[in-house]
Amino acid sequence: MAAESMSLLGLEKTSLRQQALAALRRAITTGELAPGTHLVETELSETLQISRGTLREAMRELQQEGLISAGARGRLSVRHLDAKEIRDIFSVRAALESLAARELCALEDRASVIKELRAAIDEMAEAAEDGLEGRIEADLNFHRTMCRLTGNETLLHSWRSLEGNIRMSIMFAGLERAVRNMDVKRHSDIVDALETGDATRATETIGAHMEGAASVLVG
Amino acid sequence: MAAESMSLLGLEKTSLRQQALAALRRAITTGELAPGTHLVETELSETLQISRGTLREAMRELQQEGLISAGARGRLSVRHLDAKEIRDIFSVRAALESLAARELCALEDRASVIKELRAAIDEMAEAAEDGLEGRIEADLNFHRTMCRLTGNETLLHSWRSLEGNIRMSIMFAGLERAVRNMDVKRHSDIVDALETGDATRATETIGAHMEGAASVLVG
DNA sequence: GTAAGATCGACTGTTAACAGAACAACTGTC
DNA sequence: GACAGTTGTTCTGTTAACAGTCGATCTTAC
Repeated sequence: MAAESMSLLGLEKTSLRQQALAALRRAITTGELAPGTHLVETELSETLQISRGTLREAMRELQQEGLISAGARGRLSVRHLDAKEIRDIFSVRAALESLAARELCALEDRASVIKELRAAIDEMAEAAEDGLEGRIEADLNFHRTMCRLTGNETLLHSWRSLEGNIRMSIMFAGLERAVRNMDVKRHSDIVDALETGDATRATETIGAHMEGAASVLVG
Repeated sequence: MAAESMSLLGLEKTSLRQQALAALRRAITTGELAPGTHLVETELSETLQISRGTLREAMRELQQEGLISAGARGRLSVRHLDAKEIRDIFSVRAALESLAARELCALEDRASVIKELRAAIDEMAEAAEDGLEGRIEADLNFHRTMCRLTGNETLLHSWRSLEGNIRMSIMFAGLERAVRNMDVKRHSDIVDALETGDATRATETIGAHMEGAASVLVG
């Protein structure tokens, strides 16, 4: 009910640019727009029922997120990942989330943080009964939450700008394979490590988790 | 000669958007556009002699770089940093550059890498005779080169999207204070550590460098 | 005096239309 | 048959104009 009233208040009216951005991001990360696809502005603007100007602004954001890349003459196409790039993405991701773990361990009062992270894990467990997409969302939500709780806005922003790439990596591997990484226990291990406040153990746990995840994805 | 012909052939004609992007980035990171300044599209497009549409595209990129932030009703203004944010930025930077160091240490043939990094340090030494801006450019170039030489495009991209924030941090502190971090010896220590291939030592050296740098900047 | 309402101005959101460059196909000449 | 010149076509780069909304200022009624 709270969500309804909120949407009634004003959250509903997002700009066309944001809607287009969300739609494109989703289309790319679900594979509806396959890697390598040429994105022709005139076509796309007609499909989305918006003008080229508005579309172009959304495309600039996607470009900087790394979901689309520019070819000759400014021609844009859906980015194509290979195994090495996925490993690279997860290396950077590990570096960021390890930093998050270290900052969380340095907090004096970690109780509320631990509580929120365990709640996120509970949601993962619930989502396990739903479809694959739900599990992936729950997983990403856990990791995003970890970054957010540090209070380091730059860290959260950097992670977010990597999120699209992570989603593309998941799609590259296929959902069935990707969900092998969504194990509840492995995430509990991370929170357990955070709870002890042992930064070294926490970063090692995350590092192992990420390395394993990347290996699963690249097969 | 190849380089000359290339610049004559096509590097000259960058799009208006890119020119505007470069001009704005420079204006912001040099303080010409002070933090908090409201960026009114109509004014700015007139100043830069470009249309609003083109300008808006450039602004989207700057927004994602974190140089400008959106207020109420999509109104954009130059971002204002405080001491905590600078520490946060340098924490993330340290995480990224530490990863770079680890990846470089893992390379089998580091000779060419070491050579290029020492060349970058030599340029820092030469720039020491020039103005403050030159020293800062040389410093950033060294760190950017370190990320680039890993061959991890995602890492380089993440670092680059942080570069604007680093420049803002430098401006926040003032150039005179910032150049204290541009010491040649401290950068040589990093390369020395990389040369040994001892990843732990290298990351510690960088971590200490970054922590010290942030402390100098926030004064 | 003050609060509700009307009017104006200043911006952003959005769009349609105008250039111009690259690529492909077609034609004519030798 | 090969090749230079010439149309078209298809895109992106760029612009000017329209629409809507928020806030400020001025009015008016009580």
